[in-house]
Amino acid sequence: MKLAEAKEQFIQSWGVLGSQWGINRTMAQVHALLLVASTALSTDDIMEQLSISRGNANMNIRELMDWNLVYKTIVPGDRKEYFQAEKDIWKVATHIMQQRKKRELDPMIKVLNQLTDIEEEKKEPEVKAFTETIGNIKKFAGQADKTMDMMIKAEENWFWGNFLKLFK
Amino acid sequence: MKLAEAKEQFIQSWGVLGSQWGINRTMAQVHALLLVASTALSTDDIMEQLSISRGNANMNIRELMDWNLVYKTIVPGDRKEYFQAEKDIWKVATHIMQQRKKRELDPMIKVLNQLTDIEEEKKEPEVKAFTETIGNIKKFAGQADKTMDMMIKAEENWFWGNFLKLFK
DNA sequence: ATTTATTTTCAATAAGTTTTGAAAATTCAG
DNA sequence: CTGAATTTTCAAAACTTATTGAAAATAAAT
Repeated sequence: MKLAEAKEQFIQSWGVLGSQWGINRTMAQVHALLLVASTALSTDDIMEQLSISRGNANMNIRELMDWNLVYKTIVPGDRKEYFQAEKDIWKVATHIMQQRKKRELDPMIKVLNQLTDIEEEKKEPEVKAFTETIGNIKKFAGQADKTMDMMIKAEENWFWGNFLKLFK
Repeated sequence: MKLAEAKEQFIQSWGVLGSQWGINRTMAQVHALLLVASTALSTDDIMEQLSISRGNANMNIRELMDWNLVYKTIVPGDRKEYFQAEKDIWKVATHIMQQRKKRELDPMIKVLNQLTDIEEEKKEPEVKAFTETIGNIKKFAGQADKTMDMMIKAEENWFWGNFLKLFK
């Protein structure tokens, strides 16, 4: 297979995967493009290679920088900004986890914690079903939360640090 | 807080969380409704409680049954079908993993495996950047894949079975 | 076999999300 | 400070996805 063709396929598939997981398709494609680029790319490079508008490119690059998946790099003597992706896949994964945990899981856990005290009689089957399910979800979410924190901080922890080397 | 209010909040939040993760908001809401219900509900119950159409309710109930998150139950002497959610949160999580792995991760891994042989000179930096990144993603995806399989089959495995009891 | 209840399908429509592109803002060199 | 290059913003348009609702299909009762 030709390189250009392989890149194209990777970018498309990464875009599809992203959109299935609630990530803007174009953002995932920009990410993919930068992941397989051998050098940093400018906004114009990205616009051209993905056939997208300047506004779209700009938005998604910023979002990727928010997620710590892409960094700005300076090319001396050039006024344009260049971008390059974090290529350590483990870091990519933990950065994504970190962001999604913060933006989505943590707010859900906060809501769950507000749903503990129900006014009605606790013996009512309706109340029992509710508190039991919420309790179980909370327990589960709490564990998932801890696990993610551990993975994110794995480098600082001997057991996880070694355990997770299997992944790298 | 009143039960009705708490339920409402849970259903809304579960819906938001679902949609952020690429799951149809209504599907997540139907799931939430059934999770906190003390009895099995009919399509009409679901339509009424979520203010959605029959077609919408039917579609999402069927999708939830595809994911093994919801089961059909028969009420003797009643022609309507009733539905109830799997309430074991660990099972809920593994069923969701199983489905998403099968539908989304496995196809991505398949694509990655097709991107190995690049015609161009392997020493070219463009080719190197590409094959290295793809190689790393493949390694990572392979490990994630194995881990998910282990979790899904955890009950059959002593180490994981015990390890994961922490979560239950 | 016919009637009646219930579920499923799917084309039309509504709602939601993403993208564009040009104007405004910012940055930088001289 | 001025002007050119570059980046950012955002309202309108394009595109995508979800929902409705009524007709068709199916299932059950008499």
